[in-house]
Amino acid sequence: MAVSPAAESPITLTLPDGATRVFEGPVTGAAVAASIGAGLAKAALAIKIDGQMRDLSRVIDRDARIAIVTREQPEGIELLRHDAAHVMAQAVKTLFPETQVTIGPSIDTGFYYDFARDQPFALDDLAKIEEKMREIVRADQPFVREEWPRDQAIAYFENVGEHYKAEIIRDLPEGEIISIYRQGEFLDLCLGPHAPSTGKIGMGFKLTKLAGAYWRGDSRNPMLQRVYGTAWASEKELAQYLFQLEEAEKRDHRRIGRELDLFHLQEEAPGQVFWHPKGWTMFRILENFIRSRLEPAGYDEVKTPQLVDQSLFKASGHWDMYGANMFKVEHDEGARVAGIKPMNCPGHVQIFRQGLKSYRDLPLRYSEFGACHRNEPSGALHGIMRVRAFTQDDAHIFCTEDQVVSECEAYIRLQLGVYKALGFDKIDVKLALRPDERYGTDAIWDRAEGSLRSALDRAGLPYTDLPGEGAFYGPKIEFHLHDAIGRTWQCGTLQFDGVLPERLDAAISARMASATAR
RNA sequence: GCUGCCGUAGCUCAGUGGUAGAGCACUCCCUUGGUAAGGGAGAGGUCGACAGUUCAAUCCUGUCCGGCAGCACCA
Repeated sequence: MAVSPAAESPITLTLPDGATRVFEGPVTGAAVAASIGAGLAKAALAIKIDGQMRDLSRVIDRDARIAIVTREQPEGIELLRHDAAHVMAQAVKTLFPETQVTIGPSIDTGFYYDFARDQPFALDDLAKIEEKMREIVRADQPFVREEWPRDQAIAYFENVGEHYKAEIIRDLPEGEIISIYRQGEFLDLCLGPHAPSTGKIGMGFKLTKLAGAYWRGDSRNPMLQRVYGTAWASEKELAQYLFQLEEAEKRDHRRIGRELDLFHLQEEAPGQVFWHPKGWTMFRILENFIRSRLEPAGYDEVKTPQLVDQSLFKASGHWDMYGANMFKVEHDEGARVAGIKPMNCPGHVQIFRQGLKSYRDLPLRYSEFGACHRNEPSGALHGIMRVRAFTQDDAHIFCTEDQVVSECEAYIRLQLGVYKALGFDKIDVKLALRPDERYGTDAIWDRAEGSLRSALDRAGLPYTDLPGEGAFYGPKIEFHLHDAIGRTWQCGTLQFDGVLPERLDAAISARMASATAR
């Protein structure tokens, strides 16, 4: 931690192009922008101080690298979207004062804000809120930052009936600076930064959807009302985005499926696909293509049963951990209960267990185009993307711990090769790390996560971490693909499973480990 | 599963407390070497299901089923 310089010592600021400017004493971001040029001063939204986004009003009192942020930069647009969320909250509070505000971040193409209110918003209300937002933008109200003592902030929000806000502050660590942003009559708890005034947002925004969302993302909590909006640097960009959306809707797979006579769905079989001749031809071509990639990669194709007695699923742990999502049927005249296979894993382990296996046999790679059924929650179903009956083309690799990294790397390359051949060029790779509830020691998890990281690095693949998102039995690498309308879908995954082989008694020795590649 | 919206002809949708309409598609006929062309005729719907209110319900109320947008879930 550097010692703060004396208040009046000169301050040297380094601009992005490497040029430096010296000020006689502390200056605000706004003043810095103005010193560079009038145009920039007008366009300025915020300032980056040593990489940190700050308000233009923030006083800089030491040497730093700085960059003025405008709507031309991604950070600038993100900031405007966040500003728009605040303005939306202000508009809602003006129109529906009984509403409580909660949180409102910026997202990929816009922003949202979650509101708590007994009466649901109607679609018509969106237009009213949007109009009120435009009024606020036109009024060009300044965003003013204030720092409040924690107790005062909690008391204030409780007093005005904003219990969610008070809860957020209570959960902030002691000593955290509580910053409040005020625009017009409205004030909100917020980390910031914000643009100097509401006018900077411009008119390139539009409210788009209304949906429910759980408070703090937990289904045990009350459901709030989330209003989504999209916001752009200009009206032209907004129009362009809306046009793209329209175009993308024309390419919706549900529409294409019907118009090209590929498949259909009907009420009697929710989440299950009726493949028409043309669609099934495509399906088979695709399956054979995958096959043509798997064989040279050393995978042995297998096929495992559809209906398996509960005893196996109990041994594997599926009955307890996944039972709610499984279809179950009585057999032997009601004397026994079986589960319809929800995934290939238990079956593959059974094949592995047959006969004596030596470590010399490893790695063993079993692949399958397995027909699976999962009782997905009704709200999760979506066209043929999220269904209750599907073919899971996955594989299980049984290998020694020494082989994990190279097997994972090979799998990653195989998977990417398939996506490339199919024309998916935008792929987000994520590494889902240990969840709170998990099996295995920290040492095991350290090794497992480390192996996946090494494999990703060796494949030269950039990725982002997803802390806490791993399965209880191991970490996973997820491949997220983008659809025509910009939504992402988790498709392939590579899952490290240190639990299942042992549960199903498939270990060869203490050095045994298995990686599951889907 | 949760919140909101929706469920009328093959598709896209309008509509009303007194048992239904448009455009496109379809069938037949005619016109036209301007091609998602023009004209005429026609077929096609127990208005998602079941209850209730009512003299009467596609329309109002309730329950259920299904779909859409999110959220949650996605061993």
